Amino acid sequence: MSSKYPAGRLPEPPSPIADDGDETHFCGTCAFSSACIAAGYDKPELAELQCLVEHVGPFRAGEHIFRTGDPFRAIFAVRGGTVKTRMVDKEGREQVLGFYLPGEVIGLNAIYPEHFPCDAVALDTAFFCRFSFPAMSALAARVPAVQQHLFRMLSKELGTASLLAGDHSADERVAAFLMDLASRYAARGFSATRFHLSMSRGDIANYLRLAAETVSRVLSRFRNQKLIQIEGRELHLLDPAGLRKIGQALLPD
Amino acid sequence: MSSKYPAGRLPEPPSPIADDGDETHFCGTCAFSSACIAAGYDKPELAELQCLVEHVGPFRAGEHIFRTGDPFRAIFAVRGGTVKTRMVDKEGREQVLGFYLPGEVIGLNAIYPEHFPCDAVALDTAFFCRFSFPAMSALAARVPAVQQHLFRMLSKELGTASLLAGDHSADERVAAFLMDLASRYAARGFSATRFHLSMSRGDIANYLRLAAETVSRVLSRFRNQKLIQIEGRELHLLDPAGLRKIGQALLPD
DNA sequence: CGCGCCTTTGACATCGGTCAACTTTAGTGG
DNA sequence: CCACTAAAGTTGACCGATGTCAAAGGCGCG
Repeated sequence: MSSKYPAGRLPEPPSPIADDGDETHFCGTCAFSSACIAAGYDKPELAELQCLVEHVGPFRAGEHIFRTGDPFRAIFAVRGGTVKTRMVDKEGREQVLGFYLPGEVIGLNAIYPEHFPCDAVALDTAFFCRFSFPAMSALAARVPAVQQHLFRMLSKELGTASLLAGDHSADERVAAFLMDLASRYAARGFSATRFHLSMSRGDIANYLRLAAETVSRVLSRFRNQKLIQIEGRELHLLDPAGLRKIGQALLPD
Repeated sequence: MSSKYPAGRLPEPPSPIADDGDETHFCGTCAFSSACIAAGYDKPELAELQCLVEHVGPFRAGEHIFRTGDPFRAIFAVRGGTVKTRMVDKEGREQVLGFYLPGEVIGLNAIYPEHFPCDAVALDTAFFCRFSFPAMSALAARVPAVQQHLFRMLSKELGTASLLAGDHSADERVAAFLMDLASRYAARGFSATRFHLSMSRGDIANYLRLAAETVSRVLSRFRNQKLIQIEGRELHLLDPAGLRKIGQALLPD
């Protein structure tokens, strides 16, 4: 499946979920696949996972998967495409909280408040597995691997503030952002050196707490330094080691 | 119990856990009390909660509750005192991740990596309930209220990035920080307008991504504007509404 | 084809960081 | 109880990275 999306760009929308394999196999990039494997594909519990999951989409760029204030009933695993989550304060200023790639999960921050605390907006054509949360927690109580998986996903997301931490220069932030995207694409089997930026410079800037102009300038500088090749939103990391060094203070290891 | 700590300041250390009540009651400020109540104090499950909890402390100011890299075995609920969590990057720069007051829980971000990703350091004399996490998740599988409580705690912590979000002025950040502390103290039954700042200006600044001098200047300005009264680390909020207005972009509601 | 949004680049302004000096507080030992 | 020291906090002067404003070009979409 991943080979169909060589640069994170989706093919044309028609009949997009068709090749999802037989009913007892979820998409290979699904964030829950490890839980499924742990439970064993032939166990009766799997039938229940089948019941509580629902394929939704396509959502086109700009469409909402959920909105601030919507009652929380389910979490969503990205099957294809890209999503940004954002909050909009009462003065109307947008604050981008994160970007989510295939295999990643959105909506976990809505469990406690029981309403979504943010919007989720598709950045390109996107598809999801929708998991009913009440059904999911009921299953978790009977299948330890599912419970553990939920705990781990929640805990993992707690460690995601790193890119925003500290008073770091624009260069550090942008370099770390690119390397973070690269490693997340790599973790799902996509290329770690060539991919498409589904989000605008403005979204990147907002997420990194910079001005759009600053992001643009940094990217231009990186290009001049032969660290990257970039044309519009098509990105090629020419010197990942160099970028990693620049962003090291913000990156794991 | 909370009435013993009128301004978040602890009494002298000797025999500090003595008045913890009988064995079937945890401290009233404990983050788990709602789970205990949900399960019912007389249920047999409570005996198991008793088994997996362990009172630890006192830790003196500067002592570590856990360190980066320690294997994850338990989470800690603050029973008294204050804690900061922090990461130290390889250049030795400290990054304060958060402050934790009585009733709040630390260590949740270690579930996924299975090792603590940060240090936890006592800011004053501090006590904890230590919950074995393996025992806790086993119990969660059998007691839905405990599972739900864990999910909610994890999810709640996901929403805690707000104070650091966005490109906001130093005034906004400091005002929001003070109001956030006030509401957290209030939620635990302490005064919302008078409390002790257990952390240094440097820690506050680091947490808010400012320089210590900036925090000092902002606090001085707030004092001149009669928004607060502050003497050393003793704080009195004279105009909470005014502070809330300044920090509104970063505060809930 | 034309409109709007995104992106790039330049000129300038500013908030907050850095450096430095000084004061205050807390801790230690005589 | 006081003297001494180190750390924390305050305040001022200066400077630089980044935001803001502006203009122009490019790209996609209707």
